Amino acid sequence: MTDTEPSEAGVGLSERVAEALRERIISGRLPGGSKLNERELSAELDVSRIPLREALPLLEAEGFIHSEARRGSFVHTFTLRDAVEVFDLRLRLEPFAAQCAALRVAGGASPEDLLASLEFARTGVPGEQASGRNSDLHEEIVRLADHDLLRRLSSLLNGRVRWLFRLTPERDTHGMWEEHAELVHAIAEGRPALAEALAGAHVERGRHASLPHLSGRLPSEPVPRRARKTRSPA
Amino acid sequence: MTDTEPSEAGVGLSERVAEALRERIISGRLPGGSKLNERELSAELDVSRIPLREALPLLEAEGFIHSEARRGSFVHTFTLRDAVEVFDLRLRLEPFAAQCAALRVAGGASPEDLLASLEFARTGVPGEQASGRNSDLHEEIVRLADHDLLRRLSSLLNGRVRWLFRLTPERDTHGMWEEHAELVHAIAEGRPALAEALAGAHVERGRHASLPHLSGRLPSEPVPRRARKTRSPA
DNA sequence: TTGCGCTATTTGGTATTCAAAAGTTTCCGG
DNA sequence: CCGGAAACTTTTGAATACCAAATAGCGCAA
Repeated sequence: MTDTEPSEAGVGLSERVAEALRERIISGRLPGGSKLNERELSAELDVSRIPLREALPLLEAEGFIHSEARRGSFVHTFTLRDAVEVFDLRLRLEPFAAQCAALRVAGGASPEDLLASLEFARTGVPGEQASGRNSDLHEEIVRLADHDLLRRLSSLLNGRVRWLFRLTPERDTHGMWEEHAELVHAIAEGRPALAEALAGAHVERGRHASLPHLSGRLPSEPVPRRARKTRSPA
Repeated sequence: MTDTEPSEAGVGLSERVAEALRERIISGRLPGGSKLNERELSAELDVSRIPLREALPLLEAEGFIHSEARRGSFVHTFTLRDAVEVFDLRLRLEPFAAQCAALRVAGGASPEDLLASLEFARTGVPGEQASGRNSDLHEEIVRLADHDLLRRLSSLLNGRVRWLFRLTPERDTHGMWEEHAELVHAIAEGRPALAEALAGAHVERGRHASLPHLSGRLPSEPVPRRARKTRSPA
């Protein structure tokens, strides 16, 4: 691959291809509606069509692309409705994750990784986006919940959550950290009901804070026809 | 493929391969711990390795198999804990689906497909398993909810739900139909709060009714080592 | 201008091949 | 006789080449 760090080794090539495409879509380098030409893309990523074709079904399951038989794959055009749907499901899953995590702590599990993640979210690497640390914290809660099926569903949501966070970088970082701290402490003290309620409140606050920003930036409807080519030359 | 109906056309080959493997795993023809030899399997399903390798990541996302780099893919050994996890997440998703569906009906959507599905679940094709009609009904609710992200998460759960239903075929069919009828009518009358509550009660009743049966039939722990070969000859 | 048919590209899929890593067997030394 | 190292074998991960079918774009004619 031309532009990914050589450090990421060990995992399958198709997963790295999927991640590279995910990044291109989230960052907007592959705009909604783009056609993903297999040969073109595999040449650009410097892999054969095999790992590419293994990556596409993964991205389709996550809803980043949709494939039509014999016609190819197209980048999903994210709309305001997609954003609402992300909040809808976070509202159902994150309280459950918080509840599980708190129960695990009450049962003897150590919340030290979670507390470390919270501390890291506060101090943070200066240059780093707040959005990344944000998702990391939620992933840490899911990890602590130790619930395999929840982990799978969350990882399906994760890409979309990253997409949403990147669209709203100006959200009050300090207030956000305080919300997180409250939630993390409820978990670390092993209080499942409180953790569940705080997680729900956290999601709903995020929805309320984000949607006004988003409604101006997102198309309300995907462009009906005429898919744009992948590369518009410099 | 040797043993699938030729009727299923149009959809990609890899999805048919995934479905064939799913069936083999759910039915127990591929027992937990089996190693999935790519060459062997692709020969048996009469496809090349490409569609097979496109299907494996899908099955892995659903948790039917797990793959270790350079070591291959192995069938997941389902445990009681897996069953509990399915109920945990149905409890979070199905009430939301019911709520959405009822809201859609209240907003003008027609519940006729859902009502037809309920009627079909009652009359049913005699030979057919109740489990299939059961999942169909839940899928119909999700369809009516018209929520893309929910649909994706539900389809990830669906395979496991089918697995669970097939393990508990003796559950009271009539009482189950009455529960379904109550839920469907709440949705059809556009009453989201009632539908949500009924869906939650339905899941919890199912959990209470199923777990005693399951605890005797499922291994509490996966077999640690020594994976059995795929085919034990007749 | 509009409808029709032809070409050309692209996808879906197969077969074959190769390198590297894991697992297995063999063989030698203590 | 047992343990460990070396050689061998199997299998995955990935690339390359190739083909058939379907779509899409294009030109042409009425």
